[in-house]
Amino acid sequence: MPRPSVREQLVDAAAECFHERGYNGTGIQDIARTAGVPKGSVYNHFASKEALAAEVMDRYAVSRKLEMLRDKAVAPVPRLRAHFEYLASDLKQFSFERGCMFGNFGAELSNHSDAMRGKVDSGLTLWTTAVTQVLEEARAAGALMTSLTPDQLGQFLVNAWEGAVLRAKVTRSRTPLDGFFVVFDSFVA
Amino acid sequence: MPRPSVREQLVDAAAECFHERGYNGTGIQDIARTAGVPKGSVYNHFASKEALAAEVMDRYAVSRKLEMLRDKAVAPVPRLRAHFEYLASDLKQFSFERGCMFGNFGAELSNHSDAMRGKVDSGLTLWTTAVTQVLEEARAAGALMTSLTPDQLGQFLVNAWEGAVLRAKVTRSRTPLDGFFVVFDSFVA
DNA sequence: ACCAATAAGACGACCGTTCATATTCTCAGG
DNA sequence: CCTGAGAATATGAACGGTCGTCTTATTGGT
Repeated sequence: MPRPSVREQLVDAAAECFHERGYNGTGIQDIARTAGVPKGSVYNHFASKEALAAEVMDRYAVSRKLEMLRDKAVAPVPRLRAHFEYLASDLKQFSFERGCMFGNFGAELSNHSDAMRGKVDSGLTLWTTAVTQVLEEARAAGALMTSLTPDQLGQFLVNAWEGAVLRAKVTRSRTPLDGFFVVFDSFVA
Repeated sequence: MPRPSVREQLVDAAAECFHERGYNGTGIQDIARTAGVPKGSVYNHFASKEALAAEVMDRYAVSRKLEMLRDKAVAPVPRLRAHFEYLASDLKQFSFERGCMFGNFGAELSNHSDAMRGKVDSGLTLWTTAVTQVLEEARAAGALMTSLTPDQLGQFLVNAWEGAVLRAKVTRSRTPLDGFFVVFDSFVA
């Protein structure tokens, strides 16, 4: 058994700092302090700040729980709705202050780092694909009240969600998310 | 008549830098270099970096051309569509790399500066109100193909647009905006 | 005793901001 | 029309601090 490593604590601390203050708004010092380790230790585990951020993004993507979109035990429409409700509850935990890390990093780092832009892109694409697949099930079940294709609708819903989350962050309220659900319900039922 | 001032050049340069690299990603030095003036000159015209950013935001809000949403000479639906098309053409000018400054600053600075968060909030609210008013005209003309209220739809459309713009920034393509227009056309016609 | 993980501090560069100085413009008074 | 005092603006160096990163010495487990 290796000596208890601070690597996990560092990723956790970095996720918290990046999510709250953004990439450029967070210093290595902040992360180290939050993790309770000296600054110099960070580079024992990560080659650079950007490498650390990349790991944070990977973790965040996993935490979106895309598996619940593939759980055939639940009917497609409630399943999709529950997914967005889960994301909403995640946002509410921090009073809607943090927003979605895909959106935050996408806005802040797309022009700074192609690697990061790629990570955000593929994260969003994976998510969109999963949403689209649920919508295809819904269509097969006759639960799609629109002539739009599942693909068109999936792309749009994910983007609309990101926009609503951003607005929720700016207004510090759930209202934009409620607005999303109202329109969501007018599309699928 | 005052001596030709570098103030304008500074705001322009700051807008460019902030839009491209974000607030925390831009240094006073960058702005000064872009404007072609020495670094020290910046503080002759602005009390702080944040004050400069505030001025940039004010300018950006004006440049959104909300007046075109109030031009009763054009029918409401084409008017609204033309508005979003104008925004899209603005984004295309920079290969979709820059995104919307409301979205960028909202994501990056909401937790950093309450003043900035307020500016983004009121900018988006003003915009949303103008959009909603056009939608009310459209409803009166029987051109709204949805049971949603103009207010619900206005809020949603603005948020969905912001999300689409963000996605366009990440993918560096117009595709998400096209997706927005498809759904837009399914709502109003 | 060996070796990887850790800690601590130092690196040069740049951060946002301030200040003392130099320059330029405005406009009285002669 | 000229002059020169005074206000406004421009300048670039310098401030203390923090940035991301690296080097070096020390620690602790096998």
